[in-house]
Amino acid sequence: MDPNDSFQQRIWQIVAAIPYGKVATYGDVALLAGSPRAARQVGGVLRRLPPDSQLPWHRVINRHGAISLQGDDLLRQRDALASEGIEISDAGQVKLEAYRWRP
DNA sequence: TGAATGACAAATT
DNA sequence: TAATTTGCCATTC
Repeated sequence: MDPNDSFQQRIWQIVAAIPYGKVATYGDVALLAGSPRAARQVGGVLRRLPPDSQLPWHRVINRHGAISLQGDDLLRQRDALASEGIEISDAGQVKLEAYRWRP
């Protein structure tokens, strides 16, 4: 594999480009990465992120505007989004139309 | 080298 | 309309 152009590196680059107060869907990140059908891999990469990574992984959610994580991580992501001014409904979903990032 | 996995998404039932 | 099933594709065992 090419360390400089690996899928993982591309995902990192794209996620890092998501501006403050905005969110992107896994599908969007995958599309920008050049693999429209690799939304799952985006989650797979983020799942493997080192804890000391400064990547704004919390700005990545699924197409329903909901967080796919569970348990403790879910709460942390929800809190992180709230800290950026992103409102989350009682159902745990954000208004994609309002907060979705459009490059 | 091959089979299994999964932070999704779209198509069916 | 909502719930379930099938496809995807890079990474991991």
